Amino acid sequence: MKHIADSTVRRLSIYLRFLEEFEDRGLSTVSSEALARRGGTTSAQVRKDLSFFGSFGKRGLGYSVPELATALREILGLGRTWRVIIIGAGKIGAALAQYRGFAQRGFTIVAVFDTNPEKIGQTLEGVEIRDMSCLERDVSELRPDIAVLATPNEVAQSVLDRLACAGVKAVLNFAPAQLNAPADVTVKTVNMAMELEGLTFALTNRD
Amino acid sequence: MKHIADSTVRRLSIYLRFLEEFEDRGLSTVSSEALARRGGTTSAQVRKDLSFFGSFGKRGLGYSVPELATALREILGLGRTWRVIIIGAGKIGAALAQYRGFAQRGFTIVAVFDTNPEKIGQTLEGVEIRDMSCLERDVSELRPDIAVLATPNEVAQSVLDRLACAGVKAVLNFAPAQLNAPADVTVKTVNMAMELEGLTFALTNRD
DNA sequence: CTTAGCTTGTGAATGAATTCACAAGCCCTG
DNA sequence: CAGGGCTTGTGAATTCATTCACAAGCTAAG
Repeated sequence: MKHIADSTVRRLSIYLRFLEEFEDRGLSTVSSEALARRGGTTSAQVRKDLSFFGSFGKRGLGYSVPELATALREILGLGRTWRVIIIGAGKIGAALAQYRGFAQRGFTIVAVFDTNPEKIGQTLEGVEIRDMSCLERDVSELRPDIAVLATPNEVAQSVLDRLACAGVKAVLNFAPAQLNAPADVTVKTVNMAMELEGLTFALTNRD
Repeated sequence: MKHIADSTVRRLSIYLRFLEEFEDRGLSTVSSEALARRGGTTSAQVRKDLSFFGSFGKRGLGYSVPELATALREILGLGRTWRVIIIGAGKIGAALAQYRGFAQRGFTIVAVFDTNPEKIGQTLEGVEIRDMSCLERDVSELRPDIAVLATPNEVAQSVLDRLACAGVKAVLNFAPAQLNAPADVTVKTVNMAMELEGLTFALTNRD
């Protein structure tokens, strides 16, 4: 398949959210123009994004809301459940474990790992906290699809290396560190400090 | 000033982090090549990014680590403290209130708001939780620079409208909603669901 | 002082993403 | 069934971002 830009995938994700909103409101069809207005983009952008994956609309009419939603779920890989492990049972790890958006989208948390002996053996949202030193063994047993990295940033890179080595192919990183991973491992970093600095830059460099 | 791309600002933020790392290691100068290697980009990219703001290096030698760090802090608006309010004292709001990265970068949390009567009046990390219904009055009194939105997504848009109306010019949004704001209000959205879907897309559409 | 060895800063070239613009196609009305 | 009113899907044009490539300039050594 032709390479798809990151920005396109992010927008597809947004469109899906809007479609679900429209579905709840009982709308059965929607035009690229309506989708675009809701998301602050342009109708041409919407149509171009979709065109990479096929042809989903009817000329003169627009898109069927449920059909397009189904197609987007398929494209985004949301038609199945995904097994997730969380590394780090600290503040962020705990907040993530409770995050309801996970289950809603078909993500199942199958394990949480930590190094703190006081936490190991306890449960977080019904999931047992495991010993970090057994990471490799447990990963090969649990076969998670996605690992969420919520460790202190000093150890983030070494944990990522261990995960990559154990066969994990997708990592969502919350440590404020720039990580290097092999080409076959996809890493997405959520870095609040960076977003905040984007804001202070905008506030500082206003015309 | 010429318009600066978002991606450029994000990279400046990353460079600053590396410079601080180099400073800790006692390095006094650094080349664009070294900065690039650390961050997985190219030396030309580093130099181009910096060139938008001036000329910070010495040919043949590279950049002075502390001087470039200072220049970047200035550019990113980190040379002062910023007043932050957090809207929503739920899981995310509480996790953010405790986030140490805030204070480190000069962000001071001046208030937390919530609608829950049981939470109002209590404190979170030494900051009083205030009644959401007094938002406008308290904002005009406290004059925050940045608002962090950590509300349920159903109310995110209406809270944003109230904030914009009360004069807040920068918002960091954690609600998984696409928000519309006036042009003079900068909104950055941190949306975990979107990042996760970027991962499932990558896992699904691997060649 | 001169040469060798680096590294910056920046126009020019390339590549990527977005927007334009319009033919093709669907629905509804009469 | 023909015409008007919409809306899609998509090449072409444009805008934006990254990479190339090299003159200019600094340092150190002889």
